[in-house]
Amino acid sequence: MIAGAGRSPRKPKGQGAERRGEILDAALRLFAARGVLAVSTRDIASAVGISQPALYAHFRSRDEILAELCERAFLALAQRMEAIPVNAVRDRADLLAMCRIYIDFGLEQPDAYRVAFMLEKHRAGAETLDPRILAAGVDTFGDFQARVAQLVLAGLTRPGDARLLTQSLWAGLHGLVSLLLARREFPWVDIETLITRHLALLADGVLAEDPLTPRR
Amino acid sequence: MIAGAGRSPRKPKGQGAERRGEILDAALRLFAARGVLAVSTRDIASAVGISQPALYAHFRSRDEILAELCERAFLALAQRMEAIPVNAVRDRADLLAMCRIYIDFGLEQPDAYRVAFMLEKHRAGAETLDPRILAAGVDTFGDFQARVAQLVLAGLTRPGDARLLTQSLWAGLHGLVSLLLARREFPWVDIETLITRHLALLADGVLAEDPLTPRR
DNA sequence: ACTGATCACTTATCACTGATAAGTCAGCCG
DNA sequence: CGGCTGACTTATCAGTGATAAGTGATCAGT
Repeated sequence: MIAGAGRSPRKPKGQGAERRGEILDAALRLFAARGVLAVSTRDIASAVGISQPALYAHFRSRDEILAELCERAFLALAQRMEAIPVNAVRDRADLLAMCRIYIDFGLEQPDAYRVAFMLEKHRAGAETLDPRILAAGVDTFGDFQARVAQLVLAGLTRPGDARLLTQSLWAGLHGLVSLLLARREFPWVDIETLITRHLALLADGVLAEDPLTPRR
Repeated sequence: MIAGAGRSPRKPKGQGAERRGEILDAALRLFAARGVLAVSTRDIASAVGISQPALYAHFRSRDEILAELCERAFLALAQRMEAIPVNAVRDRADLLAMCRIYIDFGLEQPDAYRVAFMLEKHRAGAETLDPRILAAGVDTFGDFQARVAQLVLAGLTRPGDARLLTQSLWAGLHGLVSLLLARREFPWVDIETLITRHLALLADGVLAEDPLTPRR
């Protein structure tokens, strides 16, 4: 669909790897602009300025490009999460801030979010998810869990270990983000209100009633 | 991919519409068996015993078949929900039962759930969701909301209208179901425990603290 | 029983997809 | 000057959703 720039000059002998980066950048740009499903390998190649089969020198399949972008997406989310250092997590406000970061990431970078969390086996073949995607996801989930664990250690949570609480919380967050992305036309209430109240609901669910952390 | 039965005899003059049903049945069966993405129009046609272009006498596109199945899926969910009649919704147990029905539906009929809630614009073209899917979804959501409204009327909920509460609750449920379906390989805690605790979390979030409905 | 229209289909084909095979040609090393 | 390696190309594959045009059984009307 529609071409990109003209041909890109051939890379010098040792610099083929630098194409890899160019391909990933172009793919990310196209996915963000037109959606993951609407971008073909020919679109990507054209945007980079090379022939379509040249992609396969760097990636074994289209899905491998997606997997690489997925890793990047998880990394980006993890970096945003760094704004709340693990050992700085102390109270309800920190929990809410973490959750807010997650939601904002999903809404601001919908295609990265989709690639990371919503895509299933991308093509007919693969029965299982790319293990690299899974590993990257588990890592990022671990970052999240480490923060929740701080609240557990501080005795602020309801009974339940950090892993269980985090998975439940994650599900609650993901549900809102993914529905907002996948069903944009749905007659939602005011989205900012929905987010705020949903986060309050989840935080209440995670945290014990504790006079030290008043609920509202 | 792999053929189905042989040719099906031509339908008598007025009975062409009955093929429509056969096509939908075959498509649902194939989607459930091999996944939505792995089934082509040729697979469906072959399973029915007709040629691939014959499908287009009944549906304008592959997506229209999906849309029809989507309506069926919403109907099936709505029917399950009837197990808890609207005017019988009275307390926390009823709320939990409703939520449990939703979760079980998603886990037991993953492909119906995927078609109804997780698929985005199915092919490159369509910019917006099929309006029929949206309408069917809004209807089923309405059924859910009507039940939550009973709890609001009974004064059992936290402040917030039924629509907001239902959307938040729905997001919470959908998050768990969709993550369990899309990331089956993730190192989840015990799933039954996760479901139970997640539902408790959501119910706590929806319901006010009220001695008449003890929390656990 | 014949005619003609209609309807349920067929075959052939299109543009497009992801992927592979095989060839081309620049640039560096000897 | 070879000649090898590596970055690419063109040609082509099987499979996809979709369309055009043709085929022939069946029914209504006479």
